[in-house]
Amino acid sequence: MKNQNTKIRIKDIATMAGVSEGTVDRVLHERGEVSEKSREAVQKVLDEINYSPNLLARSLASKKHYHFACLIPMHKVTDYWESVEKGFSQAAIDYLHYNIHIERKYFNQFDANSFVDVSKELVKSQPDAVIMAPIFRNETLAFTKELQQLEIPFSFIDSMIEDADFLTYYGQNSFQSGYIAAKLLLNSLPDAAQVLVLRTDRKGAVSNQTIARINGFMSFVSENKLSNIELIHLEMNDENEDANREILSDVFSKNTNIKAAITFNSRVYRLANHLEILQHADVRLIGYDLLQKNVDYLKQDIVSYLIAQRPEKQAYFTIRDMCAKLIQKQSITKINYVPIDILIKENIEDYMQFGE
Amino acid sequence: MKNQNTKIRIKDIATMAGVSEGTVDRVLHERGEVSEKSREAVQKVLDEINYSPNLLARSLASKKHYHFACLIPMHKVTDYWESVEKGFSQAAIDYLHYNIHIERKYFNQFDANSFVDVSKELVKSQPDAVIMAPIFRNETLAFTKELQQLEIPFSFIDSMIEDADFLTYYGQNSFQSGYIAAKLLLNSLPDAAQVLVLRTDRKGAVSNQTIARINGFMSFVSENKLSNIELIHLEMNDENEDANREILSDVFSKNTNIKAAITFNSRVYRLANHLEILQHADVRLIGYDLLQKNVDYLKQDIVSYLIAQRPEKQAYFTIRDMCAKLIQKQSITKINYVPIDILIKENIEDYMQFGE
DNA sequence: ATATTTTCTGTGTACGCACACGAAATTATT
DNA sequence: AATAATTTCGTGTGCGTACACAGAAAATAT
Repeated sequence: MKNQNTKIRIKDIATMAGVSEGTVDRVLHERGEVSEKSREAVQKVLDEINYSPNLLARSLASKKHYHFACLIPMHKVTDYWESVEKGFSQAAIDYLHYNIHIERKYFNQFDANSFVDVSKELVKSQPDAVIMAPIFRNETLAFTKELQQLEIPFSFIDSMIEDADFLTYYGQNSFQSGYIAAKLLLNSLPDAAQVLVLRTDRKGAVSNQTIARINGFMSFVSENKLSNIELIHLEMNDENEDANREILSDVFSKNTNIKAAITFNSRVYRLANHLEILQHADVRLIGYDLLQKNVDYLKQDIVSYLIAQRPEKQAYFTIRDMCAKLIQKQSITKINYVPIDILIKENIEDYMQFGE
Repeated sequence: MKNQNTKIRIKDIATMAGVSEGTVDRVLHERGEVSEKSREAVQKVLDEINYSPNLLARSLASKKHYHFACLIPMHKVTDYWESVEKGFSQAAIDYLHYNIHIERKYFNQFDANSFVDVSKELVKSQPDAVIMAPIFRNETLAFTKELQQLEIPFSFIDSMIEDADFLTYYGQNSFQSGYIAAKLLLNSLPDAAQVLVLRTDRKGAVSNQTIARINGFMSFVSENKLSNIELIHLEMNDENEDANREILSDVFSKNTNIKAAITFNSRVYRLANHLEILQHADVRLIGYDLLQKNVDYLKQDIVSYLIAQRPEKQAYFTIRDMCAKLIQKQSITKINYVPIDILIKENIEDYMQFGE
């Protein structure tokens, strides 16, 4: 019941405080050049009434331009990161008249040097704020340190490095999502069932997120003392699909009781495809993220569950919060875990439709 | 790549079309008083460039006030409808400077006459648009007919009457949510398990939504030929809790293999409470909506699943779309099914936190 | 006491649009 | 042809705020 905005304008405040509109403006924006006497008079009125500025008028009148730079992995249009980009685009549209400009920069997520190079370029364009996916821990820390010296605020998306002094983080609680994946996947499996646990080799680059997800997964397993099932860990190759199929074929010939499988990234569609070809389509599958191919397999009942994390929202809200913080000086929440959405064949349709 | 708004103003359009700004305004708002010649000239420019008005400036300059009336069931603050109200409130804040005013009216959801009375009152205040929960089919149809004669647009929330010419509907696909509930509840139950299916007596008032949910539920049962389980249908009383406990106690004494139970409304916390008292807390429970009590039981692992439907969003988007349609003359989607969110102990926290 | 600097303050213009009012152009009437 | 009625059109003002600039007041120096 507090937000009772009775439409008080700057003009009114000026009258009440017995000063000019310009003075009120100076107090509001802490521009200085105000005598202590009139500052107090204005502040008093400001505290009494519950002034909330007309944001429409404010951004209409404001001449300031804001330049946000986004630093995310380069990707194909079918990839997870494309959803993130959609969020940026939507924010760019919605906040168009706030005079914001969103610049995108891409790095190779399998090459830390690429991140370093692109981040250096990025600084040159002197952005007002930076949004990045902190895939490489050390390189990110070096970069954020530089940003801090330049007094450029930054936010993390998708994953987070706690040591850095970021503005916001939007992303999933990865540990928890691995835990949930385990619960869904291992729930009431027959005795002595075998479960494939797949990782993807990334040329030595370690993804924080994947590790956290696996930890969550294993945590569920040990907490529930699932001694009746057998986990089979496999390493997939990110490029050589024939080799992958070979590996899988091999595993299935040696193990006849495989009932379930999980990938900790968005590549479950590949697994589904292999199993389809190898005629093991009845294995319970679970994976992450709503790539079109994943969704297709979910609808065909070949994938049983997908876990989603609202990537568009992550991107959109990150921009929104930057506007709130930088332009409107509002306070924002630092760490924002997005919901861990459980998608099955039956609820995927409405979920996708509803979009944002 | 189309929304490349290059910031073209009315002034520019006027210059391009060789007319005055006033004329452009008249064409844009179809105010008439424009010669066919200049109308065409302006329209041509409008089609060529991709003019998108500055909504900030538009609503800043607009003197119009909009009055939206909401007609929903009266309720306690712990109820489902409170979430809907939150959505209205949030919209009221966000769209404050669009000069909208949201009026709330409440009817007794167990008394159709109350709906009629309140709706009559509502019309007197001459709202620009109406948002309602169409609990009573016939009475709603009579009301919407009247609104249509008065040329007052209206939207449905929570459930929908297809025959009426509504602006939007936000709500769940109830059938589908019942189907999902069945899938979650009946998944790998032991042989010969008994399942309680609860309805609440509403003094003869039939809720569309509950019926659709039950249909969805039963549809899953018959599709999957679950002959190994036994459904036990029970009628609960909405007021007499002692009687309910009696009934449940009775059922459990006569049936020793009850493994699961479902309520098709938000009252699963009552069921959980009864079962706790009756020492049957190990029954798998499922219910709807995130009342605090339901959430508490979910976190305690007494309720296994909750199905949610984003009530705040339903309300918020309904208002948003009304603004889009009435104030900004944009086109909107008529039927909007909200996602059927599956909540378990492990993902409820982030879901609640994320809020909107 | 006056000149000079510094600190402070009031006013005017712009943002992009809506809308009112009066003027101009067109058409109808005498 | 002259005037009245009607249709069309152009301009000016305001929405609530930001910000620049000139000018007043106060403080300091001469």
